[in-house]
Amino acid sequence: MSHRLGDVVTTALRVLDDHGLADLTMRRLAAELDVRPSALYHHVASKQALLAAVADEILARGARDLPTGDWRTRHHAAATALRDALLAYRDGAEVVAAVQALGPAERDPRLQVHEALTGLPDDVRRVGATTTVIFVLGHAQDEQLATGAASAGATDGRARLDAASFDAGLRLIEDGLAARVALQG
Amino acid sequence: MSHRLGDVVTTALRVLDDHGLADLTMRRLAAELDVRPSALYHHVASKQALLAAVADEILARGARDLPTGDWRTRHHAAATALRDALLAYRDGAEVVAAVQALGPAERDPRLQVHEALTGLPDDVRRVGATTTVIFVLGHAQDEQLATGAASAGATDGRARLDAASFDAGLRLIEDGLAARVALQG
DNA sequence: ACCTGAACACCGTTCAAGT
DNA sequence: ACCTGAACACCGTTCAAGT
Repeated sequence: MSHRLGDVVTTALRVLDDHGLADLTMRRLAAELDVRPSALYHHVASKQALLAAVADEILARGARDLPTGDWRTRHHAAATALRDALLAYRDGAEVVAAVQALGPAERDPRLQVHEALTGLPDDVRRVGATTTVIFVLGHAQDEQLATGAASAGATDGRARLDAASFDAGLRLIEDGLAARVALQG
Repeated sequence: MSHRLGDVVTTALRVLDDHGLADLTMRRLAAELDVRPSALYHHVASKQALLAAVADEILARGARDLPTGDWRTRHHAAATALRDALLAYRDGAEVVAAVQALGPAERDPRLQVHEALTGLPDDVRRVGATTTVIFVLGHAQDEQLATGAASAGATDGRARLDAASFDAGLRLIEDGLAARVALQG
């Protein structure tokens, strides 16, 4: 049975969600598709390119329209949608962060946050978008790696990161943005 | 010639700084120490434990005393010191972030930021420390991976992260903290 | 205490050859 | 167009045995 790129990415996403990033190897993926590892290179140029496609798929499936309202409402919605998208798949935040840091990044999460901040001065929008995306990716990564480590047995005494601490950090950034607006605008 | 744990960590840090995290393998490190790979396991329980020791060493070498002054001055100094420590070694941010996310984390960077925020209400201190450390680690990682990718040839059009964007993000967080203080205290 | 030798169970990737 | 077979150059880790 012959496959398309879509099958490869879909199967990769399933392996990721079921077994984690460490187990998402080209050989494992090939076995899952009932194919020899070398066959994968007919669909994808490298493992890095595969991960980029997987990250893109995670973001695409989690994409939400921005609500109407003031910038604060829209910013909160954009950031929360991004977090939800990352948490929807095991190790999703790590995959997206890794791809984002390197590659051409087909789908840039910063764009939607930047979009949410329309109305604010341009430089404030830029810092806001950058800072928010770094926060969302970092927080989601910590959440996912902590649950991974917890299921592996290590209950260390560090403060648990959860939806509440995410919201608190987000509000902190929004307060900072509001202060900038008050100063400049 | 026989080695101690200190030699192993020091050599690992040198390999990291000279060749990057991808080239810091147990076999490479063993070769550098003129020893067979299996010998490393006499000094270190696993590669993960080695990386934890390396991360610790990076943070220890970059440790700075906090200045006196108001919380804003101290917060800025703590965050900047952490950034400098991470940027002092190639892939330093990635190593520290990886270790921080998993292991017991001997040296927790959050503590010094938390310390810098003395005087603020406890819950504000907690959110501030968490958000700041996520930001510093994420920003430094993006900076280092971007320079790595740039030296590898890819000049993509994304906004460059540098000391200025770091400062801007930091001030945003500090403005948010100030707003909280004004509200609560 | 510190190390070697040898192995185990893996990786990503390439490439000629098949259909 | 899509895949196999076979190889290349690697990984981290274990463990009996040596000094």
